[in-house]
Amino acid sequence: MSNAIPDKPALEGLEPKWGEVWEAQGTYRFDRAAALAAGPDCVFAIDTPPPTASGSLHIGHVFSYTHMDLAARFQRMRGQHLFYPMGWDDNGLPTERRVQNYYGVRCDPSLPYDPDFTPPFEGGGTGKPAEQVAVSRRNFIELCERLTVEDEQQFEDLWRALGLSVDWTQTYRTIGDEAQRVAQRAFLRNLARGEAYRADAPTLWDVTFRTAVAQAELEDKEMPGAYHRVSFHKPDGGTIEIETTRPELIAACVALVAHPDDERYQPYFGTTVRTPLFGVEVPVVAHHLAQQDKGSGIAMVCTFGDVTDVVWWRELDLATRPILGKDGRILAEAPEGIEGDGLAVYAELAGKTVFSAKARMVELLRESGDLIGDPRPITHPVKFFEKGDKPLEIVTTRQWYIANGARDEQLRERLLQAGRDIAFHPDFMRVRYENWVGGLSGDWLISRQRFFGVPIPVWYRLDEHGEPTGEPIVPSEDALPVDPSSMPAPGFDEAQRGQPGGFVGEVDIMDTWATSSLTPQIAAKWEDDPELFDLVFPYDLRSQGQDIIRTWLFSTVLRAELEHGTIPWKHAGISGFIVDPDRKKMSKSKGNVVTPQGMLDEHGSDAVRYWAASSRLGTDAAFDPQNPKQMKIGRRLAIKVLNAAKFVYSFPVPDGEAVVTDPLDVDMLATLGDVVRQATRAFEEYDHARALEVTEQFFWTFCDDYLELVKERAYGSTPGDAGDRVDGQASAVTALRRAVDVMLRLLAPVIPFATEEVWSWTHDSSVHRAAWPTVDELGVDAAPSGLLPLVSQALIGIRRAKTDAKASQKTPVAHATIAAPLLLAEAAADLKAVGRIDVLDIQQGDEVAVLAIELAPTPEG
RNA sequence: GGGCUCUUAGCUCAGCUGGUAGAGCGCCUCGUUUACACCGAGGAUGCCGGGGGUUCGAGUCCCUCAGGGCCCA
Repeated sequence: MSNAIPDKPALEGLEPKWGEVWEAQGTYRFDRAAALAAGPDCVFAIDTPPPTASGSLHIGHVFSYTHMDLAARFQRMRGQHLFYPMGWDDNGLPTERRVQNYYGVRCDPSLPYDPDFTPPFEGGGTGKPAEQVAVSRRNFIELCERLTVEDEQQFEDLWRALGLSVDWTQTYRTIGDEAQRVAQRAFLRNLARGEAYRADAPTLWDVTFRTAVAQAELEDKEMPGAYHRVSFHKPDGGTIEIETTRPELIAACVALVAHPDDERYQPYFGTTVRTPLFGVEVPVVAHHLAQQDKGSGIAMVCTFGDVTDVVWWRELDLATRPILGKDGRILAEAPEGIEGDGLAVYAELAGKTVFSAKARMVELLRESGDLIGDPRPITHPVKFFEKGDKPLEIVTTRQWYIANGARDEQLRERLLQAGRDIAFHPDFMRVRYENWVGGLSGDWLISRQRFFGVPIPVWYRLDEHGEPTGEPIVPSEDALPVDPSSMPAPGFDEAQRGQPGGFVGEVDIMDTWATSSLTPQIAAKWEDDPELFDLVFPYDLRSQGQDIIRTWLFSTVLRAELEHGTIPWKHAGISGFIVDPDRKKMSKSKGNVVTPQGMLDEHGSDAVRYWAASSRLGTDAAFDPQNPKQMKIGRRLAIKVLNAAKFVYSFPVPDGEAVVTDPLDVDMLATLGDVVRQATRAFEEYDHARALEVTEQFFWTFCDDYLELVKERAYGSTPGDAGDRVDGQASAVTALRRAVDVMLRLLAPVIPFATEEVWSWTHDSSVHRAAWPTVDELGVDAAPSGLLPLVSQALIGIRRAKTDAKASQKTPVAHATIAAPLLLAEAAADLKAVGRIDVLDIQQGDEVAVLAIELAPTPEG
């Protein structure tokens, strides 16, 4: 049954009220049977960003997820079957770090499982490593599971409050068994096709988290440093002076390099010099990446100080002389080449951190006279793990990689073609994808030396000496998911773990992106439910923020291309980000963070959604928490919708067939027809902001002018001055109700709560499953005649005359003369009624102008 | 250093394929009109970042410079 129209409609309470109804009625549920019957073309599938469960949702999430929901709601109303799941990215380092701090624990895989373990804190941890209790891997993972489940519930609550129309029966977790199965299956297939491989290579390494990290996770930070001018010794006794910011790595030096065109150093190419203090003989070589104008123009190459060192080392085939360990300290053993007195110097450094090794080296170089002058302070970009707080080091380790086109021209071209096959909204965002693909410098490193993640599903055979040998052992796909560190390799017994002739399990896990790059496959239950998969894949829309084009968007395209040879989705909607009033990216450190929940509580969900909807895709939105203008406007719109609709529904409903006959009513509907056309096209083009703008603009004209003009007639209180006034009341009310019905649906994607409330006053079903409005249903087969704007202008003229006279708008007018196109006469009666004009003369004229107006004498009072 | 993007009213932003500058907020004035005071009516406000070019005509197209932002080096 329809809801009663309240006396005082209000926005308060609509979110929980309708949230419960939608849930109870399954309004947003994916109707699989109907979708199957209708076929894939009638399915609209959305690949949703799984937010990091351990992070916090911020205003930018609300912004982008609302954009996604606008498209979803539009498509649903157009009759598409929505496959709109939601996932949580709960695996990975961010969760581990949060768990460490929250519970005050740290993982030590060598410890046994303690079934009765109670963490020292519940949300009160200090985050200081010294106060953390070491726990077994299994205990640690249990805590991760516990906390993410709690976090995810809060996320879901927020999304429901925001009114996202996702199907909550279709949720997934990137640490869940289904996701693990998909991730491991995809990996095994990559491995079988040779796209996944294991290699020893210089690897970017975070010494805090003790894990390898990938190119996509890098972040440059400007850091203070200092150039140290240091002498290298030529065989003839002379010196070559280099400048370096990392003198502590001199022991790792394997060459000096200068630009091939640099005349200063050309004579030395092919010769050797000896390193200071250590006396190691290293070649002087030429390479175009050496910068002539930087420092002294000649640099030392170490294994490895930065990524350029890696390039030189590889391309110039230099020696390997590593001195840094995975803990970020100088290795105990001196590398090959350091002998005699050099060993004593090295012993002074061994075990030191990079920081203290540098200090000691400077002292030693100063004593030996190899340091020229004082170090010269500079700031320079240093590579960091985006979640780390110490500079990355480069160490050589054995890691797993997935091919990404960096070393394969053909694959790269296929990925670029995939980018061209996807419709980016806005289009220019494709460039960021292309830049990223073009700039890849190595294959995708997916192994992480961490705990809470999807295990890499392989084991290694041990030879009779207990050394790993041969190809990795892989499980069969139907055994997935597997955990090689707790399950025996196929064909082996657990007792053979670590024994000669037995096996060992891979202990590394996959980077979280190696799983979340498969969200389309996970949500569609790839291989586990082929019918569903074929129905929804490839998806229609990927919606996300611009900041994760290089990670999530790229990696998803890559996995789909490798596994399916197709694009994962047809459209990519890219949201901008939120900037504060100073046009700076919003950040927590500014202290002006507004929690999304607080925002929803304060302004209401419709208002917040309006704010998001009024920004186009790809455009950054300014947000000032002190002055949230757009939200106030959105709130006003939602309230106005409630009130205007209530008003319209208060007019007596005419008996008999509803026919719109009055020219003004016809013109209003014809104008609305244009609005429907424009809004529909805008939504089709993922331009929700434009759809909202044209709809909203019409709505205010409807309220301020049309509704004012016809309300007397709609009450049935205008006697009328012509024969056609007999149906005037019926015409007005019919047109009013028809217009409201259409406008509610146009606005439903943006303000789902207010529109649903109003819709319920006259309908039994949800507006969100109603058909998107069409021009045909307006029943007006005409282009706008221009009557409505004409009357609006005339009305403004009358109002202005009254304002100028400082009179109330209610003041009667004895006589008014208006120049206007004669079309205006068609609405003369309405104009007279709203202006309280006794006698109205309309004279032919091109422009609307009030020629004369005579207010009736105001009664004393 | 390379790429992308933005620069229009005090503020936030529209201006689609070139044809006389728009909205909302804010501001000023007025109005207790039975939909709405979380209201209504009216009004003022622009070298459309600078310079050059194409064109009968340029916020709109081209070049260039400056500044902001983002991404990549």
